[in-house]
Amino acid sequence: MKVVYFGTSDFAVPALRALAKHVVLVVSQPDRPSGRGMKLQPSPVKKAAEELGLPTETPEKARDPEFVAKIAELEADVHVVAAYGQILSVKLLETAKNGGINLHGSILPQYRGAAPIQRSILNGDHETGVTLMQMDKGMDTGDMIDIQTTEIGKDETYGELQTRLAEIAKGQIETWIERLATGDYTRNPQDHDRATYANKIDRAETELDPGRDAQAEYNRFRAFTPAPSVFLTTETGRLKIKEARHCAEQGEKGTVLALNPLTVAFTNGSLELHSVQPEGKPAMPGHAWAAGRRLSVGDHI
RNA sequence: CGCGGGGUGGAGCAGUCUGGUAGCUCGUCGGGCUCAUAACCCGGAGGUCAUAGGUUCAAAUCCUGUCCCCGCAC
Repeated sequence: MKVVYFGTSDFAVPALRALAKHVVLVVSQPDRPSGRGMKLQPSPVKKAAEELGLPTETPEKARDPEFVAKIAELEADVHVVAAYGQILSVKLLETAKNGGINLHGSILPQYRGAAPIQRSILNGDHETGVTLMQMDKGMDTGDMIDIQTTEIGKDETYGELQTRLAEIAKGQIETWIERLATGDYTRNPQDHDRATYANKIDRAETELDPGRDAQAEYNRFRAFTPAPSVFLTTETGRLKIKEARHCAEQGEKGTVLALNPLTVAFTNGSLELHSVQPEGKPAMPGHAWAAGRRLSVGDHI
């Protein structure tokens, strides 16, 4: 069996490892300059592929005819796609005998698009899943093959949930890969009227606002932790929140309700800040930050 | 060479501009108070001020090099 694997983010790594022995080529997004110093960084999937000793390709545009031709020469049985980051053209999908199969981190047709895992947490959902689907020309619009659902823990963060979903996706692809290669499965069309979309994350969405509802802001914290992470604007600059818990205690918004654990009042509740990181500093316990700032109960942060 | 902040007892900070024998909050240890406590009171231990060199009568503080940590942007 020959599989071409398309993927970029961490979500796609476990499934790649599971399929490694069938994979003839790994396609990922090009290395991007990132991090301090703007050094070129490979994607998690490309890194994993190199560790596995698999050949990689990182085309700027996967629809480029030259690239499509190159893929066609591989005569793959199926293309497996997970969190790749580019829409694959129909021509490219057709280069595998059985087309493209996508692992998507939501219960389709809900949360089609770029950031399904984050959006489901941000919206306070209690359930999500992984959908295995046959790709077509649209974005996450293809026929569904299998859905595995899972509950979202009330304190679960994006990072934790993504890790779990990635494992689910891995199990799913292991179960189905033989049939996917031969076409031995049934397709269930999506109910397009019920489709919703999970847009990319905007920087502005990562700021916590004490004026908003505590539970909603806790969801925001969970949705964007550990990356890109959320922050609170304080009198001494931005404060990145690395660990927090929702708490029922109420008080005047934006003020300190307790020093240990450092508790800050939001609307209809509060957040305990267990680990925070000021600009230019390493992460530290919330109470230590409060000590350095000489904060007292009742102070505005 | 993308922009920028920082390295001071175990933790978080002040002190650096205007050199002159190290300070604050917390923790820790001992004692006290209390029915009791993460509360309160008293006392103690603990620091080559990242590192190498320079200037000086004198450097955490001024100058130069090196190492390490981090925020933003992407």
